[in-house]
Amino acid sequence: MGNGTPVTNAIRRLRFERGEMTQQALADACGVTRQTVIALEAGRYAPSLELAFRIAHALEVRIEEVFQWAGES
Amino acid sequence: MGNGTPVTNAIRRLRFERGEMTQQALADACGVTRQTVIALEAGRYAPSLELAFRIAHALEVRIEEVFQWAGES
DNA sequence: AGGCGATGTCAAGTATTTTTTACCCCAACT
DNA sequence: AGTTGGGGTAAAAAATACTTGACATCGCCT
Repeated sequence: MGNGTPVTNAIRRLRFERGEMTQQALADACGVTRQTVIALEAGRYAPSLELAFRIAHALEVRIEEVFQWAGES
Repeated sequence: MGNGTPVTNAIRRLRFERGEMTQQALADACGVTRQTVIALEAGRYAPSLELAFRIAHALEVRIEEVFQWAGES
């Protein structure tokens, strides 16, 4: 399936682990639309670095815990 | 002073701490041009999340150690 | 003096990408 | 039946990351 980005994420899992946080709530907390969250959870693209920081902050985890990169040592 | 990104970085410092690594060497290690490294060190814009991962990997540090976000708790 | 390596600037341009806008589906209500 | 809330798709729009190339400076070496 047309997956293009080598960066995956665990947004959806963390959202639920962080107490039933809805897509809209996360979107608001990050200052983006709900569609952005949907697209990110679907892995359609990787967010900007700034948004990555905001997401990690909203989910109260480090960036590396939300986003994984296919290219570790 | 036209700084537009709220994300700063410590690429230049880490480059030297990691043993006199040149801009070109870092660029090669990350698969980008030297101009990109220059622009990043000058703080002209924030890299993509994927490039941020590659840079952190090349400098052997965590992303948060290279890039700082003006918005921590 | 001349050359080389590392750094930097400026500018234009591409082309990729992120992000938004608009519309649809389904379940659980009242 | 109608509405509210959670989730989803697909398009285009808006933003910007990245490249290319040309040129200037500084320090070091022969």
